[in-house]
Amino acid sequence: MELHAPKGTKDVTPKDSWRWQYIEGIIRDICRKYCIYEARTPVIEHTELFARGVGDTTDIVQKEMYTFLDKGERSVTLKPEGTAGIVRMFVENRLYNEAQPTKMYYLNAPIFRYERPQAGRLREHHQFGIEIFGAPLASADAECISLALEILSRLGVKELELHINSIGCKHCRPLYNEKLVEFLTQHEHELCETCRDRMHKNPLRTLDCKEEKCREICASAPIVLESLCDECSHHLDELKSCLDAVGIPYVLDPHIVRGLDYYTKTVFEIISNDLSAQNTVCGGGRYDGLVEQLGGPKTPAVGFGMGLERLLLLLQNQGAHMGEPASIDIYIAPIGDTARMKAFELAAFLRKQGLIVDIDHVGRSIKAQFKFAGKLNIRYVGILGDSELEMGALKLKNMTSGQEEIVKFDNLFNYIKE
RNA sequence: GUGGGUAUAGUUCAGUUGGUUAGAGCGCCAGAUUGUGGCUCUGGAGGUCGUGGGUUCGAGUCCCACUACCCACCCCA
Repeated sequence: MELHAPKGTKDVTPKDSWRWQYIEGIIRDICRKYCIYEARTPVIEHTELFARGVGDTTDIVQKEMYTFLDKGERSVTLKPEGTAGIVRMFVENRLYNEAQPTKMYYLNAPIFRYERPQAGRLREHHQFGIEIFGAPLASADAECISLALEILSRLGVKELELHINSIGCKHCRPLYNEKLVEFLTQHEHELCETCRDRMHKNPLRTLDCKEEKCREICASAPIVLESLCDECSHHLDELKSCLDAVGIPYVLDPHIVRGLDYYTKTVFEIISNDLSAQNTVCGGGRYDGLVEQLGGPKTPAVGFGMGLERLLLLLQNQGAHMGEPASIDIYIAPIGDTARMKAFELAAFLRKQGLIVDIDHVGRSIKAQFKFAGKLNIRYVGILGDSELEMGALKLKNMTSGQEEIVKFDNLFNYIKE
């Protein structure tokens, strides 16, 4: 029987992991500059957290979660998004009692959603994301956006579009919803089936519909921006000023809405045309009500999630150069059994000194060893045969220049490191 | 959950109206060079043709079912 990874999951083989490490390194580096520190939360959470946090009318909660009973009959769920778990951690550890704001990021968090896989969409994917708690000002929103764009630009991603919108707060959104439902009701017979359904459950979502007919209708729908209360509209103005101040271009897009219920005020997406149908690399926004809703004190918050597989796909599609796999300082190639044992000992000696060392474990001919070494990113091959054994030295070959030199065992480190 | 496409060597793919022993490029292993990689040449290993059934004298090729993968809807990162 042939085994393969479950549908919608992907292996990272040792040949490819350096690409991940490359982007992880840049992300960590930039987060450090923004004074954002890493947090880690469990892959599983109580199902209730997502039902209450993400919203039980959302598609994610209704049909996409990996939920099961553990042996103690508790309903647990594999994280379908990153924010709820972080908020739970913030509340549970009473981080709100520390000096605010609290800024944190998560990296490589596995995210599970039961969906049909396609280009840029998996059942298990990994996210980088940041969350800032206790910062009510729009500059915090702008900092999130600016950090995301800085990472993408450092990675060499080109031609991105930032879309921003405001979907109001608990005061002005209900009023807007009313207006919207009223409008949609007038056009109910023209809307697609799903929109007719969701206009009652979650009317904002109809604005996001891809059906041409629905888009036409929604083009003349009342706009959220016009219904914002003074506070929300001021917040949006401040955000725009911050973005302008640092020269970040954006599109004000009243149709971005997001599929999670907790958002308030700012929502944003960073999209690329170099991805297929799934073109959002990064999405997020403000969620001023969530901490309180999950049992903490009233705390404003803002954050985003970035899909790492999608990011990797984008880098590949744009042909961005991502550095190279790490090089190997020296490959020791012994000839004969006596030399083989000495080579093993020598490898341990050189590693202790700090070199990156590989060695033959197959018993290949010297020629085959060179051929093998030629495929790796190796700086020196050190031949160890009878004459070298006698001299207590290696014949070192520089794999780039092809030059050879005899180097005593004790001098290898200095020779290679210089 | 809905729709479309694909399935032949490790991989990318050829395979004629159904006809003998299923091929190629790349990769892998070895030799040419018995202590030297990349370039070149030569050879070798590697296939239940996704699985099961059917039609036929004969199926990789035609039909049916199943499975897997890909793409799109939906949803989102």
